[in-house]
Amino acid sequence: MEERYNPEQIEAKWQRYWDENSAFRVDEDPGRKKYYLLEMFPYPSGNIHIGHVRNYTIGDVLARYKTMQGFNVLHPMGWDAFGMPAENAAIANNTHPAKWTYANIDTMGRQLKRLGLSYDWEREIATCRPEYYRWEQWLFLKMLEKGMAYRKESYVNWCEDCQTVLANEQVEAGMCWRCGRQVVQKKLWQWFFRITDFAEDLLVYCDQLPGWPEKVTSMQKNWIGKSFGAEIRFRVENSDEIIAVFTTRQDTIFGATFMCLAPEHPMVPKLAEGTAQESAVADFIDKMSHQDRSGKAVDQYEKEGVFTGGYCINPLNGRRMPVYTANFALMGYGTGAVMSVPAHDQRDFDFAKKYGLEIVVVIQPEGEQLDPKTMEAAYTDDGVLVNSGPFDGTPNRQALEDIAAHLETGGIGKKTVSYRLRDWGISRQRYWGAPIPVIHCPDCGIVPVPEKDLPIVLPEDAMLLEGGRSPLSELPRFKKTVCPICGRNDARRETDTMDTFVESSWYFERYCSPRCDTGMFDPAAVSYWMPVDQYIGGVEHAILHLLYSRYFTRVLREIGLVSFKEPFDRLLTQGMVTKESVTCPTHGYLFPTESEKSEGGHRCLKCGAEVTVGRMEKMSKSKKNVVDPNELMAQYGADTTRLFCLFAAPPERDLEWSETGVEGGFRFLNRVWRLAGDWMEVIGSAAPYEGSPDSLTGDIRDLNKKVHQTIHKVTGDIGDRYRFNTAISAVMELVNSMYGIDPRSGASEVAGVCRFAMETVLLLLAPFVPHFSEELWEALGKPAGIYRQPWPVYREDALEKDELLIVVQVNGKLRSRFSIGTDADDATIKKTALSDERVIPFIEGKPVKKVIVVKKKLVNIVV
RNA sequence: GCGAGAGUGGCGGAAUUGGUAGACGCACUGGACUUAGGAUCCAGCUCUGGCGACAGAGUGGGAGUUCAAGUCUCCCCUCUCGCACCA
Repeated sequence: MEERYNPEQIEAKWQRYWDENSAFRVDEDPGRKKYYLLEMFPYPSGNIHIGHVRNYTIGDVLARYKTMQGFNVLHPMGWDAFGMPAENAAIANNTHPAKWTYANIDTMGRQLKRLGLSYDWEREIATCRPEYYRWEQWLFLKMLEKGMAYRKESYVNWCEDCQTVLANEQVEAGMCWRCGRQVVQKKLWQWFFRITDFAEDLLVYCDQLPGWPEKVTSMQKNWIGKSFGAEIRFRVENSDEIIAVFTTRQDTIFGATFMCLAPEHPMVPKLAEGTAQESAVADFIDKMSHQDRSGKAVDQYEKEGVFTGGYCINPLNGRRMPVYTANFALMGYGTGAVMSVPAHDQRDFDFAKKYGLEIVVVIQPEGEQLDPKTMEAAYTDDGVLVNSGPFDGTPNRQALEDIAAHLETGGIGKKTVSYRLRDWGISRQRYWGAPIPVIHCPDCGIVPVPEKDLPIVLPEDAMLLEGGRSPLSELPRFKKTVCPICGRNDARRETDTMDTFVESSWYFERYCSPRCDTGMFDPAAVSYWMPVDQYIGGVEHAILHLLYSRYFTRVLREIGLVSFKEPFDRLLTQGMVTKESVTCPTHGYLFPTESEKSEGGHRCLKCGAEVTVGRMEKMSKSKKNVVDPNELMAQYGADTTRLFCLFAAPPERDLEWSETGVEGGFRFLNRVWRLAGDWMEVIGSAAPYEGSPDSLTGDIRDLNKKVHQTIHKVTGDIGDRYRFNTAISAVMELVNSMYGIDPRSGASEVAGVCRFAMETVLLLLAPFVPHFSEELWEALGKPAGIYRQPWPVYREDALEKDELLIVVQVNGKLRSRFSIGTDADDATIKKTALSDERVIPFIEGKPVKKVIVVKKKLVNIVV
C-alpha cells in the first residue's frame, strides 16, 4: 500500500471498479428480503450543492449498510427535470430548456458519481423524457375517465412575472414561491385533481405513519385543516335567494348581527344591483382583485368592507342583518360567507366597531357581566348563553350540540365539517412541462386524446417567446389537430402543461421498472419493491410533494394498479447545512475573502468598516456562505466530505459547516491509514482472531472486547437510530485504543486480534467512507468488494465486562467508585461501598437510613 | 393566535430504560520528536477556591416527584421551523 493516503487516486480507482462490475445493479429476487431506499431526486439545476451531498450521503450509508446486512437493496437516482428554472435559464442564455436540462443532468450525474454513491444507474430516469411523461398522460386520461380530474373556471393565483398560474401551495405569504412577486387573482379555465375527495383519508392516515417525523404529519394535518361546525342557511330579505355560511360557533348564532361575504362571492353583485351601493360595491370588488389578501401582508391591511345594500334574516331570531362584502372573508374557505358575531369574534368585533354595527352579547362568562358598550375586545372563551331565546342558560359547549340539532330539525342547517385543503390545480401556462392530453373540439367539447396517440410529445425545437411565454399556443403544428371523435380538422390541442409536482408524485413507482413500456410500471416489480422502506429528503417538501405522493398512491389504488395506500414507510427529513455569514454595514454579505481579522474585530476589505461574523445561515449564493462540494472533493476527496457531513450532526438536525471540522475528518482517515501501514507487516498475513475472549489476557483481551463492543454500538447507531455521528465516534474510539497497542509484542494471539480489529474498523467504516475502506481491505489481501461483505457480528460473551465499576453516592452525590469482580453479589458490593475510605468521612457519625444498590452499577447511601 | 421542535463547556455535539454529565471531534495549552513544523505522537482542557489531595457549584429560570433528575410532572423565559383575517 501507498505510504500516503491519496484520496483522488483511490476514489477514481474504486469508482471505476464499481462501475465496471455493475456493483449496485439489482433485480427482483423473491428469495431475498428487499429494502427500498430512496432519496428525493434532484432538480437538475447545474451543480450539486452541499445539501445534495448531505442528503445522498445519508442515503448511501443506509443503502450500503443494508446491503452488507444481506438485503436486496433498491437505491435509484433520477431527475425531476421539468420546471421553470430551465425556462429562466433558457431566456437568460438564449438557449433551449431541453438543451440546458440535459447538459445539467450530464454534469450533475458526474458530480454524484464522484461522491461514490451506490446507485443502480441503469434505473436512471428523467421526467422530461416522453417515455416517462407518456404514462403520466395515460394516468391523466384514467383520472379524467373516473372523474378524478376535471376542469373548472375559477379564480387562481396568477403571477405577472412568470405569466402563469400558481397552486395554493406555491404561494408563500401571498408571493410567488419562485420569484417573490405579489400574486394577483385571475379567472381562468383550469384542470384540477380532486384531492379533496381524499381529504379525510389523508388526514386519518397521518396518524398511521409511525415512521414519519411528527413534525411532518402535523404539518400535513394542519394543511388539510379539518374543522367541525355547521352550515347554516340564511334567507335573503325580499328574495328566494339563500346564503349559506360555515361556522364553528353556531352557539353564538343569536349574536350574529351582520354578515360578510368574500368579494368574489356570487351573491355580492346580486345584492347590490339596483341599490345605492351598486357602484361602491363594484369599486370594492375591483380593488380587492388587485390586493393581496392572504399571508403576511394581511397584518398590514385593516379590516375593511362595503355594505352591499342587501339584508338577510337570522333564521333563529328573525333579526335583519345587513350584508357586507369584506376583505377578510375568503372565497377559498367554507362557503365564502361569514355570519358575524362581533361580541365573540375579534375580527367581527373590529369590523363592527369600525362601521358602527350592533354588538349583542350572547355568552356570559361566569362571575362577570359583559357590556357591549364597554367591551374592548371580543369574548371568545366559554360561558353561559344569554339573549338566545330557548337556549338561555345553556353552557355554550352544550349549546354547540343543541343548536346544531335544532338547525337540523328545522331544515335551516346541518352539522358539517370543513377542510382547508383545496383541489389541486395542475394547469400551467408554461412550455417546459408535460402536455395535458386533451383536445378542444368546437362540436364535441373536451375530448380526451386516444390512448394510442400517447405520448403527446412536447415539441423540443420550439423556442420560448418573449417574456418566457409558452410557444405552444402559438405553434400551429402542435396546437392544430383533428378531433378524434368527429374528425373536424380545426380542433385545438390543450396547450397547458402539468404542474411539475405531478411528475414527482409517482417517480418512486417508476424506478421499480424504469424501462417498462406497457404501463406506468410493471405491477410485479412494484409489488416486490414498494412501498419505499426509507425516504430521505428536505423538510421543505413536508407538505407539497409528500401530500401529493400520498394522494397519487390512493389514485393508483382506486384505479387498481397498486394494493398499498401509503408510499413511504419511514421518512427522514434531514436538516439544512448552515455556515456563518459575514455582513458589512455598507456592502452587505461578503465572501470570506472579502474581510480580514484584525485588532478589534473583523473588517471589510472594501471599506474598512467592522463586519458582523458568526450568524449561522442556510448556505446560499446570495449570502456568500456556500461551500462548493467540487472544491471539497478536489481538496480532501469524497470520503472526507462524506465523513464530515455524517459526523458533524445527527441527520435530522441542521449542520454547521466548519472548515477545521472537515480537516478533523481528513486527519482521522490519515490516522487509520498510518495505523494500517504500521501494522501491515504483522497483520498482513495473520488470520483474524475469532475465538472467545477467555483465552486472551491484558491489553489484547481489552482490545478484542473493545472491537466487539464497537460492532455492537455501531450496528445499533446505524440500524436502529440513524445516529451516524455517534457511530463514527465509536470507531474513532476504537482506533484510539488501537494506537495504544503494539502488535509486535507478547502473546501469540496479538497479531490475530490486531488483524481482527483492523478488518472490523474497515467493515464498520465501509458505509461511510467506501473508497477508503475498499483500498485498505484490498491492502489486507482481501478480494475487492468490501461493499458486499457481510456486516460484522459481535460475540455476546465479548460484551461482558471483566470487572464492574461501582459508583458510590452519599445522599445522591458521587463520592467514590471502585472496581469489583463481576461475580460480586449486592451484599458484597454494599459492604465494600460502606467501608470505602473516601465514603467513610461522609457517613461517619451519621445514622445510615437506607442503602440502595442498583445491580452492577451503583450504591447510594442515605444518611 | 394555532401546531411542532430545541435550549448541555470556548464551539459542533454525547449521555439509548431516571443511576459516573461533558463520549467523539474542533479550538486552545503544555510536552516529545525535529534544522523546522501549520506534520505526527503523548498529555491537559466545565466553572469557582486550593500548590495539591480535595471541596463547592453546574445541563435556559423556578417549583415538584424520587434514595437519585440533562432525562419525569407543573409554571415561566428564549430561540428555530411550519400554518394563519380559516369564520
